[in-house]
Amino acid sequence: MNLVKLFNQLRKQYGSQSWWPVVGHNSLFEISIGAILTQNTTWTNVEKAIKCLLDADLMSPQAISTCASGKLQKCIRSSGYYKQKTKKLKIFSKWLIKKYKGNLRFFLKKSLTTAREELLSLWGIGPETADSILLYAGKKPIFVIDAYTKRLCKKYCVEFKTYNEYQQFFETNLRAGVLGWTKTKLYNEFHALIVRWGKGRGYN
DNA sequence: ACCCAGGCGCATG
DNA sequence: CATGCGCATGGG
Repeated sequence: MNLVKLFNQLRKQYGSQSWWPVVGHNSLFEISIGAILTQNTTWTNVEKAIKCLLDADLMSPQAISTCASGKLQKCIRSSGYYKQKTKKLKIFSKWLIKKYKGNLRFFLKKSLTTAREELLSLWGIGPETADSILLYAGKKPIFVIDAYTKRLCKKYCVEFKTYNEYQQFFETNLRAGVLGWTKTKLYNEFHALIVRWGKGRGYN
């Protein structure tokens, strides 16, 4: 099945998603922190962690970069790999403060390619996390590939080896103008639908 | 008592 | 380049 058909099918089945799961106010920073915390874990576990960060007044680059690691670890414990993720949050926050005055909007003025490379250069941020930040916080036109995407693609379209191959496949087959959507909206909605699909049915 | 989740970094062959 | 492993909690 081609991707546009698949998109329409999912939309028919699940309706409009228009996504990033809301926990607090969904600031750009909160979305980015969520993207890091959700690495290889379920969103419900992440949601608890984000609520704790909000309650503890830790949802800011300043707070995260300066607070005691133990305090942060305790707060995000439910998201799993909490020691590694504490380190990741601190590195991300310190980078943001040092290079962009703690403001993601300054960072997001950069071109997509440059911004992506810069995120990837940070310890703890790989392709999926970088692309989630760029698409969902930055509203940049980049398609996020995750485990669900690969599963869905394998089942209905084709199978590839690498992250980049999947991403190329989606981006070249969903050119701007398809369905009259902007790329950003289309990528956002499609990926959200894929996650909805993945959660909905155990696997296979 | 297993199995897995919206990954990533690092060590090997 | 491509596997394999550790990281860790919480829900089925």
